[in-house]
Amino acid sequence: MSDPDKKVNQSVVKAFALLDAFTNEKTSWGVRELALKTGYNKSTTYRLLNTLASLNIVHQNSNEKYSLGSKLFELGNRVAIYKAITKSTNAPIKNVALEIQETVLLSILKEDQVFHINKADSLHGLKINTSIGSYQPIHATASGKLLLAFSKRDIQNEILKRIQLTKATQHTITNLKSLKKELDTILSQGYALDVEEFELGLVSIAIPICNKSGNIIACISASGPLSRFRTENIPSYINILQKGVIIMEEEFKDFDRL
Amino acid sequence: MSDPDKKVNQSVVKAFALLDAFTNEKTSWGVRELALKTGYNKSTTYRLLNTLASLNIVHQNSNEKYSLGSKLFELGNRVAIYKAITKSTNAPIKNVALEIQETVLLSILKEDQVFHINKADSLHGLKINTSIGSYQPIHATASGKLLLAFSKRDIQNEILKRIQLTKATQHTITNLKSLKKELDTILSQGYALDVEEFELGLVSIAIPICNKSGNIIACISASGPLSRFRTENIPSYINILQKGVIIMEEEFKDFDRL
DNA sequence: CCAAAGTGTTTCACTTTATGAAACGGTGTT
DNA sequence: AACACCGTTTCATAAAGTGAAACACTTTGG
Repeated sequence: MSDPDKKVNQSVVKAFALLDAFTNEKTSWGVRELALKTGYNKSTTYRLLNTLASLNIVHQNSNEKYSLGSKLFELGNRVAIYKAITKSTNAPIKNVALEIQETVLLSILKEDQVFHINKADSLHGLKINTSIGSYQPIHATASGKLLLAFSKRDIQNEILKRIQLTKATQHTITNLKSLKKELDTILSQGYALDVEEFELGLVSIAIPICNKSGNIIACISASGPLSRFRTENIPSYINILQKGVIIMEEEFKDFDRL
Repeated sequence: MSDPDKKVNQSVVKAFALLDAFTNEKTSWGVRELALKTGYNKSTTYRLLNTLASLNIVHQNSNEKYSLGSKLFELGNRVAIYKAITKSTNAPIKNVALEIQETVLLSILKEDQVFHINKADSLHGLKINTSIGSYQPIHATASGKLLLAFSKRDIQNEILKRIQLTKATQHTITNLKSLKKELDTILSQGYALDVEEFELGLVSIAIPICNKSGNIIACISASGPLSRFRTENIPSYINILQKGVIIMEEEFKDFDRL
């Protein structure tokens, strides 16, 4: 996918590495701490932040710390494909979230990971904090396993060759044979379940979204605490998710992939 | 605000100038045409795009053209302040849009312009295409005039000194004295109207969103074609907008500015 | 009250890095 | 077969970024 031999502009790489340090957990950085974090020289970090600030990509707060700026928000909102998806899925996933009373995510397969495109929060105080635009491992999530299970066989095998089955909890599938068996189960039952495979106490259930050719192009999942989860409610969860899927499949019928 | 003397990293500036060429009107570019557009050398453009592609900031489509990529979407979704606003206003502005049956925008004053933070589309086929993250002139929009009218007097005067009253249509206010009079009218009547001042055939109405101290921090507006607009419906429009404002003012009561 | 330790910022000799004209290897068109 | 277009690569040249150290300032603590 990426050719490491190709010459890339180091300054640009550094600039984006700086931006990548601004996460949901840490939204503002000082020059020195950011230099320490990224390993760049203090001067370099300062000048890059200064450049980014002049472009409104970052913003220097009154306390001298830097945060991400409005221009980045603007550019993010221009990413055509995701913008279209966000717009057309806001309503259906919101309705699903209201009915199912758990956090609902719309996700796709991207670079051997699960990529979350849109989200509707649960109204409960206790909810997962996965965010839009973030990635999660394929093998340890309901969405990931489902997307992989429903992928074409050759793509599935390619991905299975590349990914590492890293252990996230004691319930994570770390064995290739077990994972393949799980994928078969998911394909036959039509939904995927993740019971504490990625995070202890967290349960997810996912079902596919297909285009008019019947190929999977995305999935929708509901995630919540184990304490609220009841096995006997699975058909009901699927039923609610399915109502959202029907609407979204109409929107996505002509897509080959998202 | 920005110091032109300060040394900035040219490569980074160029990289973002390239990204800025990707608009809602033109979402994909080839190397040569983008080089032509930005004035950069073909090689430079190519290498920068290559760098950005390796970071997933842009994505090279199968037809060899480049589009904005998922990483930019991800970064855009990390801009903390706007993310929080987007989240808490999605529902109220959506409800307003449904009831008022026109496109609804949530906007703030930023860098002497109107900055649109969130949007709910009208269900009508005919609707404005202003997008989230975009800017519009203060003096030629309902939102802009309203935000300025309700601003503190010293801030208002500062802005009035700096902005150009550029003519957008034959109805645009291009005279400072007329604009000041209009601001007074808006302040006393509590809402702002824009009838074809920015674009022919386009009408907007805006009302303020204030914090608990009573200071304006944002505004909400409805925009639609002149053909659907009736003067006698203004009280009804305001009434619907007001219902959304009440909910949002609860969310924003502790903000000093957005 | 002054010293120490923190911050963001500026400087300047050094050298790494980006630059751009031209050539390259494709593909599609006339 | 000649042309025109595309993205890509090359390589000598020149410009640009680099980083240690100094600077100016604020906050902290004995």
